[in-house]
Formats: sequence, structure tokens, C-alpha cells
Amino acid sequence: MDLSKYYGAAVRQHRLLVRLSQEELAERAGLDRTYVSGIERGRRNPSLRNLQNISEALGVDLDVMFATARQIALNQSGKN
Amino acid sequence: MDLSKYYGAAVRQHRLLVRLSQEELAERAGLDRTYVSGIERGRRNPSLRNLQNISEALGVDLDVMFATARQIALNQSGKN
DNA sequence: CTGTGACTTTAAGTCCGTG
DNA sequence: ACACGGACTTAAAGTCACA
Repeated sequence: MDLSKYYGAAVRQHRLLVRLSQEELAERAGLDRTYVSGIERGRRNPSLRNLQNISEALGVDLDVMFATARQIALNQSGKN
Repeated sequence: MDLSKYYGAAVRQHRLLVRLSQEELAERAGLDRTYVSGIERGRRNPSLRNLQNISEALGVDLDVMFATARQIALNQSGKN
């Protein structure tokens, strides 16, 4: 199972919820814009430190991020 | 805040709960034993893929792992 | 505003050992 | 069964020009 893909989707979902652009999120997290882009598309395998940075920038705890990721994964396989 | 420290404590807590040694956990997760040791001591910054590998090896979802980590962090600062 | 490939630098992760 | 270290290989971090 490709978790990075669902994690990326969760990041995007929370980012849009708080109406940030990738650039704004990147700046808040102290990361490059293109790196955040890569994460949202599931092309990156971020380290714990960056998972935490992004979580804090979004104002969401990491466990919530991964709970969201799991929900997205379930909805994908459910295919409603 | 040093999340890797609390994440490491959460790994150890769940590992002891299912009565695995570090070596057994490492083998199940496809990782090196010294690496798992480093993670539990908060000296490592593991990637998402390995966070997932460890979670699966422990039979615990990632969001639960991080919820545990947060509980441990809270109990530390509470110091009851 | 975002996706993408290519790239260099840094850190992750392995393997050998010790007490 | 675990902590810890050194040397090593591999992958992630981090950046860029361009679509």
C-alpha cells in the first residue's frame, strides 16, 4: 500500500481547508514550494521532521493527518 | 518540540506490549537492528516509508502510533 | 499558482563491531 | 537483548529552470 500517496492527499485536503497555497504552506513549514508539491503528489518520502513541520504549518496534529490519510485510502477502495 | 523522542517512546511502548525484541521488530519491518534501536532512543529521523513499515510490524496504525506519542509527550510535561 | 525532471548536498539507513 | 560507535552505501533533502 502506497501510503505517501494518501498522505499527500491528506496534506492537500487540510491545506485547502485552511485556504493556503502550496507556496504559503511551504513558507510556513520552512520548505521549498516544489518539495511540498512533490509530497502532495506522493512522489516524495518525507522524514518525520518534515511531516511534523507540515503538520504544524497546517495547525493539525500528526495523528489527525494520518487518520485523514486512512479515511482517504478507505474511500478510494470503497469507490462510492 | 522533539517529536522523534516521543515517537521512539511510542514505538517502544507498543513493541513491549506485543512482546517483541528490537531484533524481532527490525526483522519484521525489514530494517537493521541498530536502526530500530536508534529510533527508540530518538536519535533517528525516519522516513514515512519506515514509519509505515514499523507500524505494520507492530500491528498498529500510524495515526494510533502518533496519538500514543502525543499522550506520552503530554504526560511528560504534566509530570504527575 | 502548480507540476515536473534533473540535479547536488545532506542525512538516512546498513553492516561491521564493542561492552 | 540492548546501547553505542565507525565506515560505508543509498535515498531523502533541498534547489532550479521551465512548462
